[in-house]
Amino acid sequence: MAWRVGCRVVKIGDVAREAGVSVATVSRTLNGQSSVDPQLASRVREAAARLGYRPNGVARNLRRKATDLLALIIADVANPFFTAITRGVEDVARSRGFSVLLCNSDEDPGKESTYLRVAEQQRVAGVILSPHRDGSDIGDLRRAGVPTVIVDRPLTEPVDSVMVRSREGARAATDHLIDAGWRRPACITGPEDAWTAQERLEGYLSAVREHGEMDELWVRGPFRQQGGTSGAARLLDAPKPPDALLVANAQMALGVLEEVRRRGLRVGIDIGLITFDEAPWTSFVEPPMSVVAQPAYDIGAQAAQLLMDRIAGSAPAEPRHLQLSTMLVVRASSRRQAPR
Amino acid sequence: MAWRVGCRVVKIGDVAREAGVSVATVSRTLNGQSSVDPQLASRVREAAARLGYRPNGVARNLRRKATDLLALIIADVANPFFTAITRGVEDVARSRGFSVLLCNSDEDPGKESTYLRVAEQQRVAGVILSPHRDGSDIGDLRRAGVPTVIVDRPLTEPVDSVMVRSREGARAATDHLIDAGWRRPACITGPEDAWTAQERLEGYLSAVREHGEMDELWVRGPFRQQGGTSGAARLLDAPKPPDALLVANAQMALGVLEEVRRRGLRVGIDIGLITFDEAPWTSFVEPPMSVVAQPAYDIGAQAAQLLMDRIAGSAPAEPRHLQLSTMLVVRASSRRQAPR
DNA sequence: GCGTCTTTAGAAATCGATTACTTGCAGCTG
DNA sequence: CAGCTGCAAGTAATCGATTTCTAAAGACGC
Repeated sequence: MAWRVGCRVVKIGDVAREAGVSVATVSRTLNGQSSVDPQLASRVREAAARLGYRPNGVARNLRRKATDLLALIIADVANPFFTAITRGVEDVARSRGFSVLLCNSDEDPGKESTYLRVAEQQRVAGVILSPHRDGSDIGDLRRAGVPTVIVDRPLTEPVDSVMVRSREGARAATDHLIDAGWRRPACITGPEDAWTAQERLEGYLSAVREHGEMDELWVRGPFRQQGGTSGAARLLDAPKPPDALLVANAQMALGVLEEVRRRGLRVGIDIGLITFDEAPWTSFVEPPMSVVAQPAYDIGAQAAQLLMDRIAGSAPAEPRHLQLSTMLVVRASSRRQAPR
Repeated sequence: MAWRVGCRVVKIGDVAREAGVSVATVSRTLNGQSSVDPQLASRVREAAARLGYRPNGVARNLRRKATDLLALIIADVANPFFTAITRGVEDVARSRGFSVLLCNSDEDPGKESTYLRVAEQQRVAGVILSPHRDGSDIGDLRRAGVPTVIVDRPLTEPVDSVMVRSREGARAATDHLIDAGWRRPACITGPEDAWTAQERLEGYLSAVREHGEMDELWVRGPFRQQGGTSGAARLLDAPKPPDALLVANAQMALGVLEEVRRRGLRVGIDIGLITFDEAPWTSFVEPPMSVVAQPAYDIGAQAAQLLMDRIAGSAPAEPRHLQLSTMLVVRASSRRQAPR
């Protein structure tokens, strides 16, 4: 398939010949493992530099049976939540000398399993995965002994994980909407097979039920802008529409905003809004959007930390599960102003 | 470093023994190259399935001297412009059977060169790079014969590229500001070593100069939100501040918005705004933000296409350079309304 | 029925590094 | 001074697949 024409790549043998030593000495010099005569070493280094030698990482990986690469497989690269996770992973990994290969599964089980296979076959040192849903097949990775950490959504497999207390976040957000004076809060959540969607819905439901005498109003949609638009449309078209919305994801929230504006509803007056995820734009829309902020950077950093421990073999045998909390950030969109 | 304990991985020899054939037959069966007796083949496939055999990709890559992996090295994973490029690359690559490894250089030359080295050492089939600046050292890749395409920013090296006519876009945006009745347009652009920053500035300058009798008002800052905030602050603190701003990047635009609001300026009345990049939020801020939209998805798709040709060896020897155009999307932020 | 050609499967070389093992030399000790 | 120890450098095995080469068997024509 990929064919490369007559490019003479320099191999370790060429360096050895140039320096007048054996390949073992070259390898030892460049990896600095055991001691090499300083004079020989500098001759080797010079020869390597002169020829522009770059070791073949594939061969090295094969022999060493290890790499310094991590795979981070995320559900949606366009979602700021996941890019923030990425930052956290990168910072920790880099400080330990690992490089991060990011794979975008795009909420597509096919892509996800492709990347899982790639990660396994390339023998990466470890994998951090935001599983599509419980069906995500991490079994092969586990059988192959690849250290793995999952984030954002759980799996039944016993594996290290970093989650967020989504349910409590949704609960708090709904309580806040009710406290602010909204009478008919509704929830726009993600697809049925997404755990976070379920958790956020349940948080909403528990608040509504506890409060009593309130209708349970909710719809599902994809975790995309369009999911927000159509979800909001369905809710607002109902005979008795909601007067406030809890949205499960920032991308959906943009869609909700679109639909709400299209209908000429005034946010904070005619309808209250609060969404999951502190996207960069949330404080810039009019009125500023209240959010349930997730500690995305920390999720990534903690997951990378767990993975490092696992790779180093310094982790306990049984899986560890971290749970981080959300933070309610109240802005104008969820405060109820009297209509003028 | 990465150490893996007693996990018995199944190797091709195990499958061969289980099926009672040679390793060559197993390899031929699973790769479907030459013809194998159907009965033997099914025995092999059964054995492989029974043992849960997963070929070692590292060994395969070493022998084949080729992989089906592409590296996409982008400057900022949090920038929607680059994530849109990513989508374009992924779609094309995937349709040709390649997987994309995304690397986030974070505008950091150190990270960038780390990832370039990783890409070279892992012998990826090709690289798509948004170079940090002209200093980006792509020489090693070229020497190693790794097909490469650069996007967004040019290099002096002769290599395939996909660029955007930023200058014309900035020019058109500035003309539009002037036509809309703004008298003192200014430009907030990126750092000096970023080519796109330079191009956008020059587009702005050419419009202002052609119009005559206008001051050249501009500042630089990092391509981040904070760069927009401080840039806007400096411009607006001047004795004769601008009445309209062309911003070189959507992340900066959020910062500008922050600063403009902090000062109580009304967008579209006291100050006109237009920014590069059609970020998802641009039509949701109040008033909706005019933008110079870049065809980010197409940049990625075209770059991947060039790379595929290069990998297949079906590209001409001399580098090809594509230039895509921007599109001016006028919304309320740049239309001048009379103050009430 | 025999020689040639084609097809298929196995044996062994190969990819390019790392590293276990071997060798040779210098320095010490009994 | 023989023998032992320690150390650096070289030789060759190794990682796990693919692929070339080789051999055997079956097909076919005369």
